[in-house]
Amino acid sequence: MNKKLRQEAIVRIVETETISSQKSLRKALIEKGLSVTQATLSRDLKELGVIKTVDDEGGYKYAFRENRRAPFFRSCEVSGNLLVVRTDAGMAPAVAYRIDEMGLAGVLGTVAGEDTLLAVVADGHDARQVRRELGVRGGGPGWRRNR
Amino acid sequence: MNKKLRQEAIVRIVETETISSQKSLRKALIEKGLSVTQATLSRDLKELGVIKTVDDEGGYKYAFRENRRAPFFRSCEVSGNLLVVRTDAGMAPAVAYRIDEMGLAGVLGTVAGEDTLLAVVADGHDARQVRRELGVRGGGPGWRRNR
DNA sequence: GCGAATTGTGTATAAAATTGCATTCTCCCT
DNA sequence: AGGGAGAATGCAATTTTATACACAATTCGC
Repeated sequence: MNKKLRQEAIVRIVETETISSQKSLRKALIEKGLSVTQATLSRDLKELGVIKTVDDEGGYKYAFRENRRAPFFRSCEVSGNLLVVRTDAGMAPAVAYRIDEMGLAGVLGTVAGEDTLLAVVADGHDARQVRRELGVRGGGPGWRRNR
Repeated sequence: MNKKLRQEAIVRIVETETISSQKSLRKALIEKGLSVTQATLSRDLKELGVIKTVDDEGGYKYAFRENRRAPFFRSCEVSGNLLVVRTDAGMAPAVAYRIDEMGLAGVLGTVAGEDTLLAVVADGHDARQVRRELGVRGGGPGWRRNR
């Protein structure tokens, strides 16, 4: 699906252009050949953490909410009974610590390298379920903490 | 004219309550005896730099655009030529990494423990100045970036 | 104090954003 | 392959936010 592609395009547009409505963002995307409805944009922007801010000239403009994404987290994939979590360089231990701290059922332990960590899921538990409990939404800059 | 009064009330409400629409903000104000229309709120919020953000639980919430606390960061104090930075458990190395990455003039290096890190400031530099450059504002639950 | 300019506000309405629902698409699992 | 769960999306309706316009209030020069 083009969600990933589309959201990447949104990121680029929001970072480089001054966009102040979902309608005009939609237009920009369509020019790039990405057809999408405004409703989907509303959802995308929420998911990406793009907010409408007020700029210096007193106009509205979309921008990324700063520091919103759990820092350092990049992606999380499942392989067998393992979760493979990628992070920003050097951040794997910190993220591993956080995961340990969450005390998720079924996580036997974590091993962190430099920018990757493995979380080992116990037999009888579902790694994908654990992944969901981590709040990971399809690789994207998602990672919401479970309250 | 009570614009000032009203905006102060708005600040207080936005800081302390979870408000996600101008309508409900209006209600809160009316309860405080401040009668105002939604249109005026739209203008006030723009003027105050209050924006609608997405919170951890995936809902919308008003917030000030400048106050973004860097996650994991707790406090930062100066002692002599040292900055003593406290972080959430396990996060000190990650925060240290970030500080290194910023390449602040005068920071010789950092040493991180578990939830505390030290940043060593070179002779001839002012640790308090460095602290300011980190964007820390008065010890409080601060650490905002200035822009 | 007096008029002019500026600022503040309400009303009505336009514009923009969000959401419920139905449908389609994607993976996994068996 | 077939089935099913969850994700993604469009459409339509609703809710929320912004603004054009008109008028009242305030400020500022004299």
